[in-house]
Amino acid sequence: MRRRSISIKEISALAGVSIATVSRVINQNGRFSPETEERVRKVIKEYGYEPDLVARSLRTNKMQVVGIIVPDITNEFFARVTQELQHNLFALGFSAIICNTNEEYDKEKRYLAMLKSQKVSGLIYISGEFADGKQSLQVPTIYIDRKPPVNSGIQDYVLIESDNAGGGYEATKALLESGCRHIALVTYRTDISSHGDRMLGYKRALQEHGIPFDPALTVQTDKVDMACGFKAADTLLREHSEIDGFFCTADLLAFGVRDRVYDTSAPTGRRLRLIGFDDLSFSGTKSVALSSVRQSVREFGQLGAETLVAMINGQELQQKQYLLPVQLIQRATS
Amino acid sequence: MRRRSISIKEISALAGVSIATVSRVINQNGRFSPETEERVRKVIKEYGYEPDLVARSLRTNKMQVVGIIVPDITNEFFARVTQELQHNLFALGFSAIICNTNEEYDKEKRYLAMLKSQKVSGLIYISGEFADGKQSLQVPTIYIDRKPPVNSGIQDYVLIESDNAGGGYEATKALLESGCRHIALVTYRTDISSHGDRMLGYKRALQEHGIPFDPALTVQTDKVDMACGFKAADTLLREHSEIDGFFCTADLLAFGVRDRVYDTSAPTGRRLRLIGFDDLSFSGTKSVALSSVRQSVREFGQLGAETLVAMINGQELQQKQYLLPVQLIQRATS
DNA sequence: ATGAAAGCGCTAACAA
DNA sequence: TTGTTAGCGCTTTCAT
Repeated sequence: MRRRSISIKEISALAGVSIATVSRVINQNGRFSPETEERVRKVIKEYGYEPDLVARSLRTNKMQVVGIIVPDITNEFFARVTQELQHNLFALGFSAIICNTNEEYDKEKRYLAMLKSQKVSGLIYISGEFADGKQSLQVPTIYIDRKPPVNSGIQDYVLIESDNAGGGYEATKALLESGCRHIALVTYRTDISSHGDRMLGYKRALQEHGIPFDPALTVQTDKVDMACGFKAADTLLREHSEIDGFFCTADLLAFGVRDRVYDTSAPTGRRLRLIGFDDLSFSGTKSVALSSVRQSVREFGQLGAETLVAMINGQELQQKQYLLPVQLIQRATS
Repeated sequence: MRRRSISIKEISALAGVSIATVSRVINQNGRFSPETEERVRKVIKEYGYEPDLVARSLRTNKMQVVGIIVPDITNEFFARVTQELQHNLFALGFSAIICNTNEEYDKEKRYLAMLKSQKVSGLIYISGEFADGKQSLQVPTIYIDRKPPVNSGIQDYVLIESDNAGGGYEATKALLESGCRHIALVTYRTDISSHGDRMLGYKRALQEHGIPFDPALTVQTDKVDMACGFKAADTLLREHSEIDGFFCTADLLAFGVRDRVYDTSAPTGRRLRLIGFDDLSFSGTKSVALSSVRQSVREFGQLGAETLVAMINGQELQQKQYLLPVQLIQRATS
């Protein structure tokens, strides 16, 4: 039989004190003499005692666990954000249950129910699509990458996002300055704020350069993957021979576009410029060399973890919304 | 104040039965009359009662949670395996705590301690590097993708892996049959069984075609990323002009190699063939078109989840080791 | 078929 | 400064 691990009760007996005292030493609250503390610590160390987080949680009604809702962990951008978050949360004493919703409402609901009965202390939505306010757990929650949907009725939320509009603006401006006059936009659903804001930046850059926004040059995809980017580019190039550049609101879309452009540009010699968003690791390779807008993934992770834990600990937040700077990385495609 | 969610006690009062009876109905054990069951179920549904998993776990000494140890979640292959595992575990009533070790021993140890005090019911190692037998929790454990290290002393383990040797063999054979005679091997550490076995397949194919294995044509990288692949190819091409093909034990390495080859082949016109392993989504794009060995990610996830849960439930395993078939996908690079 | 009650390991009043 | 004690919500004997 597996030996049960040692409990606070046994420790207290071994140290010749009450369990309350041991608890106080462990949690550093209440009063106790230095001698008592030392004695208790010694026994704890000697027997390798580790507090039972589950039992503690039953009392406090909270686990040292947070839930992370992410739409697609196989998207490198989300994987990196998740990784950073988890790393920082762990350092702060929390573990993370990562929930991959695959953008399905039903799955998100079921995950939320699970997280609730799991008694998580907090919740992080990375680019959540639904974030239904009524369904959501009554725990500290932060949003990363995109604003909660307006119809959710969520107010006064904590949000960490990139300067998406700024990124879209910089990318488009760079294309314009390198001579493009007919820039197509390939974007994921623009009701998703991160993508919508990037489009706003695109429009603003056009306007500043005296170029009217042509809705016919915009394609909205219903997924963020290469196949959708490819299809969008195919449609656009087929119908609009004047296109001389692309701004894509995600690198994954840009890869698809690049794939399609690669086909045409060789035979016709047409030069098409292209800029994406996210700066995935593939974008940096010589054979892809995709220009892209880089986001501060590190900051997302650090700020996100620290903010959430502060909220869990009941601290006042000095700031509820963050707009992190982005950086345009120019490569061969622009 | 946040309203505490309803407990089994309140349900029992509402249904006019004892809490024991409610517990029996919920867990479908013990005896109870159909009428009682119906009454209890009705109240449960009406009040939206959800059992408190934490409290249950305090009694049973096990959470409905499993830990997944993964070296690098930003590697698409691992992300996909993790995603599939989580999906299937969830369907079986378990949630997963995903622990990204970044191949660091210390981090793995700390994660294991955390998982232990979290009272996880099981553990999945995806390509674990250390998996220290003494450190490990005394819970059902399975290994995916690679065998536990020999020095860990772990015996009689449950393992789900691809037919790595077969894959290496098929890839190399394809290169040979398309005319290559001097095939370089770029591999991650060969003491990692998945990579070591792929090398074995490579050697066997060479041997069958009467080509002696030349150690000088092999480079072992210390990470699985594009930069390492690039560097390896650079060294090899610089020193061995006879090379006419590459087999890489990971697509990420192959992308790096491709990047380097792309440089040379254009000016010199040298035709270099290339095959990777994993079939990442980028490999399928037109502009990369990397030939690769595809693994059954789906099977990993399904088999892994089912097997682990069976072990947790104390069932006898009909099979402890699985060798899943792989499939060579030929594209432009071969 | 059902209920009463013990207790999982811990925290937090309340006493002393 | 330290101890006693009452639960947190649940499962599980042991009675009835």
